[in-house]
Amino acid sequence: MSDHAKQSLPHLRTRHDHSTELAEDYVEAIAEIAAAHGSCRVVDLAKHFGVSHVTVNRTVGRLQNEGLVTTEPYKPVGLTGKGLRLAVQCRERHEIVYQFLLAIGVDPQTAAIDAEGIEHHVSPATLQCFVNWSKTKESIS
Amino acid sequence: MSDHAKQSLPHLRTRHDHSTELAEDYVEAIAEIAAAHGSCRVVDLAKHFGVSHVTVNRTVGRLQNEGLVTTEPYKPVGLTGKGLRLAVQCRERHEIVYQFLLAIGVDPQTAAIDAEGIEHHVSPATLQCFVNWSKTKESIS
DNA sequence: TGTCGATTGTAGCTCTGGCTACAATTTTGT
DNA sequence: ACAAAATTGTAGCCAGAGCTACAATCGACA
Repeated sequence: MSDHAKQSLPHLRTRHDHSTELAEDYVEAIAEIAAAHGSCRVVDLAKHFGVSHVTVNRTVGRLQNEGLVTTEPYKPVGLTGKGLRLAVQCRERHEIVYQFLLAIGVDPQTAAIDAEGIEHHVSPATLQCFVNWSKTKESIS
Repeated sequence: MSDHAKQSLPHLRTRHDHSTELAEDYVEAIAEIAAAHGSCRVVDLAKHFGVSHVTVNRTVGRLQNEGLVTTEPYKPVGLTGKGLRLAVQCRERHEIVYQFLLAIGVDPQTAAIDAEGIEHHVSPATLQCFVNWSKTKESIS
């Protein structure tokens, strides 16, 4: 489902946003798990997200169609170059949001939870402000 | 669909979150439109969200089941006490997030967009930190 | 009053993202 | 090497949120 295809389809308002969030969560998780366990399997993702392996399976299929992940039957799930880039980018953004929340005084546990939800909705401009403020905070303390 | 019913159902992870977000967006919009136009009709909501009136119709039906809105055939949509309380609460939270983004230097237009996305994922604890920082910023400048 | 336009409702479709149940395959352990 | 366990895949279900097309109702104006 390439970008121009999406444009031509009917709905594509909220649907697309949720899809994108899911994709980001998945590539992030895949990168994390692969880094920790050496490989990322469907069960790992199922545990990570607290959903059934079937749901993971279908989602991974979709992400494969979008060119973000690689997978073969009964094999672990990997990231494509595109997927890896997205994962890295998401990880950075996630970290910035998390550190920023800490910097403004949110407790670590709450910051971790809220960062998960917030990260997908932070524009580059706002992210830059987060970075600046985290720096400022450092220089003050 | 009452709370205990939700608990017993199968999925209820991401689905529930999205449902809640939609509900919040709707009660917020209904309150806004009613305040501006005197009444809120299905077409107004359809325009506001950029979706068809059919989608609005079904969603309003769901919100009615949840006890958030009142509606009769061919009549405008109103808020129940519960719905109004939620709307007020969301509006406050939205405003806090928006003002906070402005306070850390995000430009107004971007702040407006990002606030829409972020507001649903800010816990009370984090929201309190936002308030504190907005105040601090005021006292500095 | 009657008709036409705007609004709302209904039927029925798609796609996504949940699920269970069951089948197939791979891995593991004896 | 083979049986059992773990993993993955397939079939088929549900609900939510989107749509178009068409029917019904309401309102306003001639």
